[in-house]
Amino acid sequence: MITMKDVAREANVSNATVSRVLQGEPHVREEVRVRVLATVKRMGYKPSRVARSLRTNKSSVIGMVITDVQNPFFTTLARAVEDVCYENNYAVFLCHVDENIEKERFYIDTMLAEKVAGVVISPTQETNNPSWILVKAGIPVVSVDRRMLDLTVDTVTVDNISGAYKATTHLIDHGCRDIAIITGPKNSTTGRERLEGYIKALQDHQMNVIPEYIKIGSFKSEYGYKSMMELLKLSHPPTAVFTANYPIAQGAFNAIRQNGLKIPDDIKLIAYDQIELDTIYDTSITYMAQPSYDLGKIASKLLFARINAPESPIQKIMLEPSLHIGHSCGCLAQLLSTPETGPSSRVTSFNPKRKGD
Amino acid sequence: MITMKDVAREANVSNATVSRVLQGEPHVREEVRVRVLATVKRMGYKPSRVARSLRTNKSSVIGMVITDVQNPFFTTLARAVEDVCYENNYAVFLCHVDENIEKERFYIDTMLAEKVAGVVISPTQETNNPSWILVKAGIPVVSVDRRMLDLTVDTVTVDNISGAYKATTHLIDHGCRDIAIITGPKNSTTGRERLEGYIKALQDHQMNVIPEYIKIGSFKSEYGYKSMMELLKLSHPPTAVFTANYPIAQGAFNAIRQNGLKIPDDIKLIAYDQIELDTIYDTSITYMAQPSYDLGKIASKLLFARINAPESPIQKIMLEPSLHIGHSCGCLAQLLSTPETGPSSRVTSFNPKRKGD
DNA sequence: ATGAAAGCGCTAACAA
DNA sequence: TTGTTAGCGCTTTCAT
Repeated sequence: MITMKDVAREANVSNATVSRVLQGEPHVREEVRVRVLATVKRMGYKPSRVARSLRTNKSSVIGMVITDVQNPFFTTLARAVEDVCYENNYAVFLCHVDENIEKERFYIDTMLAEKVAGVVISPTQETNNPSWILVKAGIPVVSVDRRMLDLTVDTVTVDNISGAYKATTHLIDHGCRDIAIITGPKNSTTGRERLEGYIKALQDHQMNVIPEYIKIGSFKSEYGYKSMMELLKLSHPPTAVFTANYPIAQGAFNAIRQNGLKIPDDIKLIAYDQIELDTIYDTSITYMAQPSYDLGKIASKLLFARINAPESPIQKIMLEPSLHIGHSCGCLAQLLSTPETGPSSRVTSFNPKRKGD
Repeated sequence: MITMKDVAREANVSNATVSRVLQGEPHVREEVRVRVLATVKRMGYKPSRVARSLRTNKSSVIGMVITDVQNPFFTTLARAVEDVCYENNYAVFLCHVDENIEKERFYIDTMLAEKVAGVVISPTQETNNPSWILVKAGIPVVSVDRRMLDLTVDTVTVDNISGAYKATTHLIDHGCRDIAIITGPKNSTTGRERLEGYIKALQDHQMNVIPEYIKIGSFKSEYGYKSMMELLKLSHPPTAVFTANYPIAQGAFNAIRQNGLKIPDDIKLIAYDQIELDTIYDTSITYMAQPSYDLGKIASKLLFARINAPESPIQKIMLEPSLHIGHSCGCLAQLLSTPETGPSSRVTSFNPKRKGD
C-alpha cells in the first residue's frame, strides 16, 4: 500500500506539497508539480479516500436510497442520479431498502457513518423517516418521488393526485362503474395520494366509493396478486381496476389470468408507471407514465446545488405524469381498425431516459 | 457530531473502554459495559466508519459492479448480493458501469480508495480488466456472470455455450435454416461464448455459418435495434433470430415491429434471459432463463468465504440455464389447442428469486 | 479490568 | 513556494 509519504519521499518533497499538487493548488512550482505527478503515476499511488474523509469530514460519494431495485421506475431514477454524479466525479452508493424501514435505517446509519456528501432518497415512510438523522448531521438530503412531511428538504415529485384522478376518470369515461384500486401503504406519499386522486375522481362523477374495492397495503407484486384474488372473489367483482404501481400491476395481472379472465373484455386494467416492455408485446397496458429519468436528474442537480450552497432556499418541484393508451382499458380496440399500424404508433424511441414507482 | 471521546467523558471511562464495549470484547466489567452502552444510546452516538476504516484498513462495505442497472438480470443479481450482505451486516456499494470501461475504472478506483472489504463484479472485459488493481491490493474479488481470463479469482457463471447451443438447436429443430444472432462484444465472456454455442449448433447440424447473419457489437437495446434493421434489409433476410441478452431482444423486437412483421409467423425469435414481464402479456417470448438470483447468492457467499479465509482454494462454479418455451419461436401455438390453459401453465410464482444478462 | 498513548493517511493552519 | 506540525476518530499495543 503506497501512501502519500512514500510519494513525498520519492519525489523529494514534503507530504504537504504532494497534497497540494493533488488538489491542484496554484502555489506550487511547475517543475515540482510535474515531478510529483510523475512520481504518483510511476508508483501507482491512489490517495486514500478514507483518510481524506476523516480529515475533511466529507467524501465524494453520494448515497441513493430506493425502495425496490427490481422496479424499472427506480432503476431509471437511479440511472439518472448516477449519470449526473458521474459528470461531477462523484460515486453513487445505491441502497436498496426493499420497502423495509429497518433496512432503510441500516443504510442511513451506514451512510452517516461513511460521511457521504449527500443523499437522494425515496423514503419508505412520509413521517418518522430515519433520514432525519442525516438532516440533523447537516448532510444534504433530497427527497424524490415521495415526500417527508416532518422534514424540510428539497423535494421532487410527480403529481400523484392528478395522475390517479386522470387514470380513474379515463375508466369512468369508458362507462366503468365498478372500479377497484390496489395501492401501497397509506404512510407513503405515492400510496396515499394515488388513493386520494382515485376517490376524488369517483366523487366528482357522483359515484359511490365502495370500501371493498379499495385495497391499501404494499407496493409489491405479492400484494397485487393477493388483492386482485380477493377482489375477484367478491359477490360483485369490479369490472375495472387501477393498480398504483408496476409490481402491483404484475401481480394483479397474474391473478386475472389465473382466473381465466380476459383483459379488457372481462376486466379493464389501468396501471401506474410505464410498463417498459410494452414495446415487446402486441398486447399493451394503459398506464400513467412518470418522467422517472427527469425526476432523478432534477433530484441530483438539486443535491449538488445544495452541497455547493447549503443556505439557499428549499425547493419543492412537482412534475406531471402523462397517460399512455394501450389495450388494457378497452378503448384502443375501438380506435384502431388496423391493428397493424396501431401498436407501432406507440413504439417508444430508444431513449435511455425511460419512464416508468 | 458526537465522538467516542464524548461518550468516554460522559461515562467516566477511557476512550479504549468505550471501544472495547462496542467491539464486544470480554474483558470489561459488566457494570461498566452497561453504563457505556446506556451512554451511547442516550447520546445517540454512531461510531465513525471512516475513522474505523482508516485504523483497521478495511470497511464493512462490499462493492458490486454491474454493467447495466436497467437490465432485470443484473438487478436480480444485485438483489441477491444485497440480501446476503444484509444478513452479514454489510452494506452494498452498487456501481453501474454502463458497459463502459472508463466508468468501470472510476468505480474500481473509488472502491479501492474507500477500502471496501470485497467486490462482486460482472466485468465489462475479459482481459485487462481494471479490477486487477483490487486483486493486487489484496481485496477479495468474485467474478460473476462473466469471467476474467487473466485474473485468478472465484468465479460463478452460467454455461453460455450450452445455453446458446440449445437455443439455436431449438430453432433448427423447428426447421429454421436462416438463423441470425445478435450478440455482445467479443471480449466479454457472455458475448463470446453465446456466439460460440450458436456456431457450434449450426456446424453440428451441417448448416452454413453465414457472416451476414452474425452481429457482434454490444449488449444494449440500441444495438439490437440497429442490427435487426440491418438483418431485415438483407436480400435474404433471416427467418429466425437469436438475441444474446434482454436489451438486445427489446431492440430487435422493436425493429421487427416497425417493419410490420409478425412473430413468429414472419420471423421467429429466441432470447437470452428471462423476459420478466412475460406473465403480464398473453404473447410471450421463448428464452433461455438464467438463475440470476442464485448466481448473486453464490457469488456473495464465495466472497464472504474468501474474506474469512483468504487462503482457501479458488473456486469456479458454473450453473445451467434452462429453456422456457413461449410463442415467439412458433412451437407453442402447435402444442396448445386451448389458449386459455396454455399461458397460465407458465405463469411464474411470486418468487423474489426472479431469473433472467 | 482499565487507561495512556501511538498512529492509520491525509489536510490545513502556520512558519519559514 | 515549501515544510513542519497538529489533529480528524478510532483501534490497539503496552502498562498498570
